Amino acid sequence: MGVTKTQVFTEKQNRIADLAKALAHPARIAIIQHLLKEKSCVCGDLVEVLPLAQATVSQHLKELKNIGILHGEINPPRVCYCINETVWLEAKAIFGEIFESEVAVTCCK
Amino acid sequence: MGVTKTQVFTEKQNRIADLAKALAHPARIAIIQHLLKEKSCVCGDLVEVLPLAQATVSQHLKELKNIGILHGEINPPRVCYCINETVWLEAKAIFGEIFESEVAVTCCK
DNA sequence: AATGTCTATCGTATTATTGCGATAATAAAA
DNA sequence: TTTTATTATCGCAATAATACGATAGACATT
Repeated sequence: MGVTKTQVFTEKQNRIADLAKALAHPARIAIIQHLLKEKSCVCGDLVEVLPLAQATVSQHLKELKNIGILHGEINPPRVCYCINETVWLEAKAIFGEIFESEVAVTCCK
Repeated sequence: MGVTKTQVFTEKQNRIADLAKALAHPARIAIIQHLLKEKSCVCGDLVEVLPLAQATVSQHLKELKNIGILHGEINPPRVCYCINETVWLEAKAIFGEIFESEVAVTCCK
């Protein structure tokens, strides 16, 4: 095994998990925080900010791009990465929906 | 390698990533959704709801317990799992903080 | 004490993730 | 055309995560 049984869960449950997985690494959190705060979104700037090798940063960017949170714009010889507002708002809504639930106080009593 | 370089990131970035990792599996999303919705929080009930083996469910519960999102209460011969409101509110605040940021529209322009 | 019920843990197989050096690819500039 | 600058991809090694059968542990009931 070692493979998630995605087919037995709902599409939404899988989507939430996939979005969470994209956030499940401190480097990707740092990337997102940087893109939210700074205008600069060139790959090379991120490589300087992050204490990781260029290949590793590029890989994290690819993952964020795959899930849709980022999109890259080629601006030779650079590539500018930006947050995709559509997916960002989707994630905001999805996590907002989960966390707006009240925790049942009657549980285990 | 294969090991995350946690020491080069901030404590908060690592905490966000760890909380996200706890949500990064559809089974754990399903567990949380069930505990938010139903009063029943006995392990055995979760095993029935989830199309996974008992050992696998127990493992997912352990991960959620380790991060602090859940706590288990022994109620022999059962174990009742509940959402830990403190950590739940921490997660809500942390994700809320990230998503309240406006996406810069001037990026890549 | 023996049994039954429920949950945790162990062991194992498989796949995924992380990290990085080396190299390829792209496109402007010299 | 050659060089330079920037980013993506490949290949590898090591660790992490997923899943589950088997088994152990905890505890009430008989």
